[in-house]
Amino acid sequence: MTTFYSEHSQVLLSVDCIIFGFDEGKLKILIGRRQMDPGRGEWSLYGGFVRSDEGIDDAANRVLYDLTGLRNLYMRQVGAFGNVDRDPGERVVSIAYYALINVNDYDDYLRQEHGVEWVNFDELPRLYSDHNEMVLKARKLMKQKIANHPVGFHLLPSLFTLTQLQRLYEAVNGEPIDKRNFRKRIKEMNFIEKTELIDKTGSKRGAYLYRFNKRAYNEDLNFKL
Amino acid sequence: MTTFYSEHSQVLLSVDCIIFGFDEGKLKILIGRRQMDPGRGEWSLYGGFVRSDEGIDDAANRVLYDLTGLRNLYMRQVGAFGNVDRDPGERVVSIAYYALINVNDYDDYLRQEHGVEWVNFDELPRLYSDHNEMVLKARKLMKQKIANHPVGFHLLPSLFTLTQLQRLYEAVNGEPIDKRNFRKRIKEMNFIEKTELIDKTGSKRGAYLYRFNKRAYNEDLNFKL
DNA sequence: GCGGTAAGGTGTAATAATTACACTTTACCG
DNA sequence: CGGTAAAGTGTAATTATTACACCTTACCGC
Repeated sequence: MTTFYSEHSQVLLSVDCIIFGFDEGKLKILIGRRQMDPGRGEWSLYGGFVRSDEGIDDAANRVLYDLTGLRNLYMRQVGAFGNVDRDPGERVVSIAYYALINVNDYDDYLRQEHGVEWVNFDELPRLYSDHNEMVLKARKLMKQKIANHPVGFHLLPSLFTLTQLQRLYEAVNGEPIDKRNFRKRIKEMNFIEKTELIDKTGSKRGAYLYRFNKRAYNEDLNFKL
Repeated sequence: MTTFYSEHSQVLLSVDCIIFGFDEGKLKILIGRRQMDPGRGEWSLYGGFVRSDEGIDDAANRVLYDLTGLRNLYMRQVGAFGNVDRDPGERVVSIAYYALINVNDYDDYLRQEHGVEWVNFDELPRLYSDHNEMVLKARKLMKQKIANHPVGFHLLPSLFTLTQLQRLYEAVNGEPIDKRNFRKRIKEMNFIEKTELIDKTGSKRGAYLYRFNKRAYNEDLNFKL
């Protein structure tokens, strides 16, 4: 291969994943104990190095698949983190990605095998290197995205009750939402469809299950919560 | 130096800068003809390689300073671009940054020396590699930022008329704004201060010059345009 | 010196969006 | 069969946003 830029130095590139989940009314993220030196044993995001023959998004997808066994997760780039001394080992520039997953889709056995666990977002411990910084930026981007695009559904089962959806938005916004106002807004979005199915796990009475219709959304494109 | 991650491959890292300016009622960006192979002669963003002893933000600042002679420009990261084949020469991952500059602060002689020019944003030619993609993302982030934070002032002289400010927001939003409604909103932001100075270059009558008071803003933090 | 011109500057009413708020229904459980 | 806990439902008040038109000023050219 011809080398055009040979006089320039190269760096190690990694990806780190902020994986959001939602369970029992709380926003969670997936972290584990770091398995290598330096920093072995510290709380850390799950990540991996970018190979020279794969794109950075591909690397992130690979790492996510490796961890969860799931493909086509909803995933967005958070940004590149590249202070010289961010990693105590060597110069490593890391690109952070966040992903949204439905905790029920994630096999708990696989989770344990990787030694990661769901931690409440607002009880997050000190993480390795600049990972806390990544998490905060991811959270900010996610909050903004979820308010203006119908991506919160990735955090819920494909059938969900309006109360579940409301709790999700309350957790993300960090403040309570008026039930009637919330439901009024839902009613205006025809792509959030009421089914005839009823969930009985959350209440004695039972609540109608709803579903997000992507096709209908594409004809309307008008989301705001 | 101890090498912890020696089994992993390294990549070239570069930064590319989207430099926004505002002149004669139009949003502009600074581009030039690429001076090296591959792609010599194509329109391109201005960029440079990240050195192994500098952080990525430092690299962006260095490249911006090299190009403009200006320090402490307002600058934000756009994101990392890392498709395997994005650069026809070698594997290069690039981190894009956008910056806002007041075109009057940029010495035109220096500009010519670097062979770059101001091009109207909506008359942008096809650019090298994935640079158009970077520009579009930068634009989106900038538009959003400028609507919610008082950073548009970086595109204007430190003293400006309300008409200038309005034209700026019209250019960024891509649609006209009602003059009275715009001024009403300005009046509510006490950190946009009216001076006793008058600009006579834009009209016969002359218009009051205003100034952004950063200190006052920090006590109020309430911006929306 | 005076009429034309071109940008600066100003307020109010109509409409739309957002918020606040409380009671009834249902089905299970003990 | 009464208690309980979540589901479900509408209206009025407030606030935010939009639409809209005329007078002022100073220069310029005649």
